[in-house]
Parts: sequence; C-alpha cells; structure tokens
Amino acid sequence: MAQKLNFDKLDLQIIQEMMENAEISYADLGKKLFVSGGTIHVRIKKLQEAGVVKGTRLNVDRKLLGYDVIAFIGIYLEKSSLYDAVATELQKIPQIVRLNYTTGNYSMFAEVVCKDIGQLRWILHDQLQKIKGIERTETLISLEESFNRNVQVLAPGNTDF
Amino acid sequence: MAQKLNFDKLDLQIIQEMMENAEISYADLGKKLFVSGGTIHVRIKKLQEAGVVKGTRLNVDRKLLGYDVIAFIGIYLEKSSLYDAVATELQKIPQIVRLNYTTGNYSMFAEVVCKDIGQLRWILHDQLQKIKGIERTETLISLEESFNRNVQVLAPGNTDF
DNA sequence: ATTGAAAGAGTCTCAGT
DNA sequence: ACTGAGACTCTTTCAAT
Repeated sequence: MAQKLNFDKLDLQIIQEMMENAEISYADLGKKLFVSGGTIHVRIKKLQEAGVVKGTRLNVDRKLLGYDVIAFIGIYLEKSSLYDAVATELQKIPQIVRLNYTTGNYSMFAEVVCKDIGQLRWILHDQLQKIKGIERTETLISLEESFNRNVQVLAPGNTDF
Repeated sequence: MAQKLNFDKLDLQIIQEMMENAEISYADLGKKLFVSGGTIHVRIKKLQEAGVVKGTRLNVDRKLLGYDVIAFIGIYLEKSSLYDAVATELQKIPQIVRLNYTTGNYSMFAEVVCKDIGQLRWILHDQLQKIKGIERTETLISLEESFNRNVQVLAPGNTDF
C-alpha cells in the first residue's frame, strides 16, 4: 500500500522541475540544480522504482481535436452499493474521462469531454439514462478552464515540506 | 483561435497510441502502425506545430508524496463579475490544482489536492473564507478515483471520427 | 551518494523514391 | 508523402572518489 517514503530536497526539486517541464534533459536539469546529469539519472530511477514517478502523459489540445466541451456530472445513485456496476458501465463511454466516488451532494462525480453540446445531450440523455442504478444527474458545463496544474510540492506558498 | 484542422487516420492513431504510452519510441510506434520511424517523426512534428500535441506532463503518485486527499469545491460567488479576482487569489494556493468557470449549481468549480483532512479544513476555513467575493462553498471529498484518462479518440465505442 | 566519461539507444535530417 | 541511413543528442552504465 501507499507507504510514505523519505525524500530529500533534491528529490522534491527534481519532481517540481519535471512537473513544470517533463521534457528537460538530465544534463540541463543537473545544471539547474547544481549536480551532474548522472546524479539526476540515479535519483529519477530511484523515484521511479519507489513508484513516485509513474511516467509521463501526453498533453493534447482537445479543442484542436474537435472536443470543445468539458462538463462535470454529479450522479445520484439509487443505492450506493451500485457504485461498482455503474462505474463499469461509465468506463465504456469513451467521452467520460474521469470518475470519482465522492462524499457530499453526489454519490459519483464524472468528467466528460465531448465534441459539442449536442453530443453532451446525447451522452446525458441516451447513454447515462439507460444505465441501471442512476437515479438522476446534475451537469456543470465548463465555460472556461482557468488553470490545470500538478500540485506544487515546492511552490513559494507551500509549507508542506 | 482554436481552428479545427484535418487529421487523417494515422495522425489519430499516433495520438491515441501516445495517450496510452507517451514514452514509446518512434521506431516502435512505427512498427505498430506499419510505417517507418521517420514518418512517425514528421507526423508528430506536424502535430506539435499545429499545436495539437502540446508535450508531456509528469505523472506522479500523489499518495506516495503524502497527498492523500482529493476534493472538489463548488464555489458560490456574491457576483459573477468577481470571477477573475477570485480566480487570481485561488491560483496562489498551491494545493488548488484546477479551476473551472461553470454553469449550473456553482459559479466556479475547483479541485484541491492536499495532505490530509486537516489541511483540507485549513484550506476551506482559513484560506478560502478570507477571499473577498466568495459567498459559500460546497465540498465533495473523493473517496476513490475509479479512472482518470485522456479522451479516447479511436476507442472502439467512439464514433466521433 | 556523486562525478565524468564511454557505450548504447533514441531523435533528427536528408537524399532518394 | 514515405523510407532508410548517417549525424547528432540523450540516456544509461560504470569505474573512481
């Protein structure tokens, strides 16, 4: 299980720098942090083996791909024991990109990326309403995404470490 | 502005494969899609120049970094014209990783990644409540993230292309 | 643990098709 | 447009400290 490990300042600096620029070379990152490229290499290897650094994910411009709409869907279940069954069905819908089991207003909280409002309507009306166990849904359409970043482990305002 | 462009099947296949594995080499990707590594290279360059492929983002295990809690915060504003001012303040809080301007129940919708429930309480109570313009907030705590993926442009169930 | 250099693997360029 | 080969850059390994 997620056992907490010890990281020194250099580990956290490497993670923070690579969160800001995942494509930096080991040599350049070493220069920036005043160690050799070899040291960066062994540290990153250690972080990968520890499972902290899991790899990289492709960053695409969804609008240029024709996906203009992001929406969040709060889902009320008939019974919360239906979570797993409903999650399995939601995962089959390619436009649903994220699903969380939540406390608070909703039982489940989904994020959907779709081409336009028409497709969103189709997902809500045709796709979701036929899944057994969903009582009703509430939709928040994103008009603008102000920012979307990784947690900043060594940011100025962050006193966590 | 986000002008829609034309992509052929190979472009979309490259994007889909790289969404699933951003670290695959051009040679291996070429083998998988039955073209040469050189072709993969020029296509990716074209996609980067078009702005569709924006790069890669580091994927970290937030739990191993000690960030055990994800929560979503629905924010009610006193006046929606305060959005920009409030967004600027929220961006200063390192644990707030995402912010959307939304229709529906809330004016703004934020995602926060924090160390534990105590820190979440501190962010909600001490950090948010002192920002002018926030009327009240509603918090959804994530108990489990079932999945978190990119939109699947060439998935079996996706008839978008 | 860190360094610096050599070996290996991947990216990038380009002439030919 | 795509290919394959050579030049170049980066990653990876390793002996020395």
